[in-house]
Amino acid sequence: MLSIHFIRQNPEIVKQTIADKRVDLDLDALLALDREVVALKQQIEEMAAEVNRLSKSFGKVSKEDRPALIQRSKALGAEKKALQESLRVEEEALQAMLWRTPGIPAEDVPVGATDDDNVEIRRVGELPSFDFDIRDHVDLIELNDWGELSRVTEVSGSRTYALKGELARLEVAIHLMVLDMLAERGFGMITVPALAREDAFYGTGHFPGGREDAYHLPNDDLFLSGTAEIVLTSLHRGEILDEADLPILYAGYSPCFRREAGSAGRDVRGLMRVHQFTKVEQYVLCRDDPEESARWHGELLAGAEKVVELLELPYRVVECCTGEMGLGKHRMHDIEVWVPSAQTWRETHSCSSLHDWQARRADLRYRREDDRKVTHVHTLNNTGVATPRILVPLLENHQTEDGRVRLPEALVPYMGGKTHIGGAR
RNA sequence: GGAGAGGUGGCCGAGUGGUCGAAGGCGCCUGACUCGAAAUCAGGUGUAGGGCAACCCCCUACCGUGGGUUCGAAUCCCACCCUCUCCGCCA
Repeated sequence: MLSIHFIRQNPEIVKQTIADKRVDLDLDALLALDREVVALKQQIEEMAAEVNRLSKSFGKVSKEDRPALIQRSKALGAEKKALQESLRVEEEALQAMLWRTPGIPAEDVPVGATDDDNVEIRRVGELPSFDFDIRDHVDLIELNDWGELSRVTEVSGSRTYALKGELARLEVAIHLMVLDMLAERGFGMITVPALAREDAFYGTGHFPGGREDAYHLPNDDLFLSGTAEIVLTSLHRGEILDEADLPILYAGYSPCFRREAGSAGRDVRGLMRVHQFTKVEQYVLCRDDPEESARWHGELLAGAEKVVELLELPYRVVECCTGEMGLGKHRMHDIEVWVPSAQTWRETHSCSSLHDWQARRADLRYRREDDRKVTHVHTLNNTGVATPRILVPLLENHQTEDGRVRLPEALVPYMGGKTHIGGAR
């Protein structure tokens, strides 16, 4: 969310962003409402000041004069109360609009509407060439008895999965490999709950817009988060951190839940798009310094690229255009990995800079060392690795003619020295 | 789930209806002393919104959150959230 000061001072920039990001928000209505709220507040505050003055003089006036004083104060109080009710309504409406104010993208972010307007930054790795008919990941799983892909949906519904044997073990091995690599880069592992209250989802910006994509547990009024980012963002909510505490680097580890409400019929086969998955998340809180947060953005992107390189997967880095990047984001890069069965690139990592847009929502602040002023931090996040999705390109790119899968070198130690999996039956 | 205790500023902690944005201590900042430091002494030190050219000043709000009572609430009442102790249940 943007600060109201920024919006007042830069309405044209905000309007441009609303257009570029295809946000449904009437800025003129917002500004008009803001003016009303300010005027109403001033009126109420004047009344409050008068009531305070009267109350303070209460002890000083004679007994005879008190009834008049009380009467006046009561009358003012009643009037104030009526105004406060209208203020409450208007402030609520204003807040609802402020929740939908977009973060300002970096100047060089491509303007566009769909992923066709995303810009490919670079490609890394060779596309595999096979001299045999390849299998897709579902066929490989069935061939090697690595999961229950159809049976379990009878139990748990569509977009669920069960992994077995070497593949189940491989999932854990990948997590460990990535956590070790991130630890080396300074990211401390933290496990976080998938459960969170509504306000945590507002804090990241997932609500109100993404409400339909979160599972709700009405008995306890909790939601299941689709990313560790939800809880990590609210972890330091309301605190005033010391500048010396920053940056804070987390490798969040959590189960993630997504209703996939908007993706009916897409990717229903296999492990590409499921309701529950497990994710290692890179997360950064840093100083309110565009250069520093840009540097961290680079670090997070490099961390994710390192992961796909360790997995020996061909990938490309894409800079997301304004229409694709999400309400709060300042810059966003996706990593897309080659999926041979589909002959296309599929997103496995998403790297986002939010500047202070989330910090403002979640009330994440720190005290600057030089002038002792309190200001908002910057937040950034990127996938470390998400399973089972990453297994799709991993199995398919490294498959052999006999239906086994070669393991990337970096994974071998995590798999007890095995260089291949599969072929047992 | 049952019973009890409690939530106050960066931290600790006092405060049971007005003189309280809040004593005192710690921490931090500035100055004095010192070659320098420590110790000592003096002063300062919350956040947010509004007025204003202004980080001077003035007004308003905030003592877990939201309501209520009252001329007036950190203080009284209600609901909720969280923490701690004991019991129960439990991987």
